[in-house]
Amino acid sequence: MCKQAFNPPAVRVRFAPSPTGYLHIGGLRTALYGYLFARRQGGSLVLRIEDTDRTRFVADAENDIVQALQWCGLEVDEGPEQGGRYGPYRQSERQSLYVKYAESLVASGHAYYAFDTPDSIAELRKTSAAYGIGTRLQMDNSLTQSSEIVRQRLDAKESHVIRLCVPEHEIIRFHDRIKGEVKVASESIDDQVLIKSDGMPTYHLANVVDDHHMAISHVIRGDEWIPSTPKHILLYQMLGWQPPVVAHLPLILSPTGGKLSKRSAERQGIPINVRDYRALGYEPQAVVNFLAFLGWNPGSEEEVFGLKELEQVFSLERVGSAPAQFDLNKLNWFNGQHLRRLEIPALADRVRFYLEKEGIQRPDHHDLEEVCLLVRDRLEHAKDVARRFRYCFADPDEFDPGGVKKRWKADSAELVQGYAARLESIKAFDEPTLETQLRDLAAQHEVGAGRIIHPVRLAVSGTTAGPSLFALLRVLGRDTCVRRLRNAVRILSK
RNA sequence: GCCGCGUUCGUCUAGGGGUCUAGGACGCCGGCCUUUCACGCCGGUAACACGGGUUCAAAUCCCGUACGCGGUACCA
Repeated sequence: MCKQAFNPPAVRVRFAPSPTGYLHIGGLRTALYGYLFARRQGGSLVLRIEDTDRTRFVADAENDIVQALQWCGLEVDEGPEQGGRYGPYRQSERQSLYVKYAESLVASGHAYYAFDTPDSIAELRKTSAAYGIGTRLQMDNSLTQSSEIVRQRLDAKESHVIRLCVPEHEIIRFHDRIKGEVKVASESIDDQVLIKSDGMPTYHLANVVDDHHMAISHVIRGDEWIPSTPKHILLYQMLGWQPPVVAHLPLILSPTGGKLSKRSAERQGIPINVRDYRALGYEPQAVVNFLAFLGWNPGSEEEVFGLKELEQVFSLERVGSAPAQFDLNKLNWFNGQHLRRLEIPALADRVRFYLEKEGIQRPDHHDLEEVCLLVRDRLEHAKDVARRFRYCFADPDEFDPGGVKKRWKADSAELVQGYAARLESIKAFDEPTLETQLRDLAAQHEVGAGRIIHPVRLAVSGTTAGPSLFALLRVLGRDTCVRRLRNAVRILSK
């Protein structure tokens, strides 16, 4: 009979950055976890721009955030760009909403007008206490002034703010999906400003009003918000709203343990903005994979996951509660892993970009995809191709001195010369032929094959390390090989 | 200072009272493969912060201490 299903409220997660700068790598992780959770639950991800601080507003920050999410493949369901039925999605465009609720809180006695000057507040803080339960009655506000006076001052447009009236003797508690039960005494909470004197809401009010109005079911954000969550809980109670589920992610620390600030990160060679990773040529999937594992794990021993795969296995239950240190080494490893997962044409695309950047002219007969196939297992970054394997596209302009010392022997010139001659005359320029010719030459001179292989590699690449020699020669092509061999003989035999 | 959160190899972590002489990954070191370098494979190095409880039994539960981090704005 009672077969009708109870429909749980839709999962709606928001990512709510403030456009005060480019998207930070830690911010991306917050977005990622929100995205993964939403996808896994069949819910949606909402992007909300929290631009209530006009003094710190950065014009192109919003665009940077959007670009960064896109680069990583994190699709936003609702936001300033795609719209949605809960818009607008910029807080600066929803201002009237906040003021309305702030005033209703004043009316219900949960908030009050305060006229204190910055100086008088500074004075208050000198004597230690905060503006709150213990001190509000000694300040200049609607609790200490008659309603008539307050009315007059308001009408006269006197500068003021609206403050939350924190109740006394209350233990505020909430359940955090990651941290568990958290409780705080109301005495330790300030009478937070809700509406600033410029009429804009503070984060606390705006966030609560918007999460409610946008039907947000889960608030997933950084650990640094835990201390303000009780303020939000209070607001939900006063407004008579159901608070969303909250989950606070542990912070990302710098490799030395401190906060991963711009300063500390850059000192340690860690890019701080998502756009930097992009510019440096990191694979978005690798960044995502690395970030996902900074504080979360699937519970199995697999570690290499693409975004789509992460969507299948992510859960908040497996997010740890301890902060994690950023490890560039591991990111690089993930990068190599994901680079190798790429289809060759996709890899070639990445590489092409760096070739251009390094000013390398690609000779026509060199098939870039062949080169990619050749060097792929030796890559950690796409740009390695343009650097370590530059010789795949341009004749080496120097020979590694250590390599020369070790591999270029008295008979090298003669052998390399001989091999060059053979390369000129063979009909098929394929690996088996290249190899038989070399071994045959070695036998003829009664030396080991290595006696020729090493000098040839050195001559052709300028270095002693690289892919399988015969495959390399094949990819380079006959003319290039012969030219380089002869050139090397000329230079190294002096 | 006050409030809060945290603490397993150098790093990311598994672990939810006995199966932990603590498992995996990165890094590092050795070996195999091999024409080199990688890849791959095999092996090694290395950790339960400390002190008290609770329990037959604690890395796992409780309480302290230490340390780290965060918050303490008309910033988010």
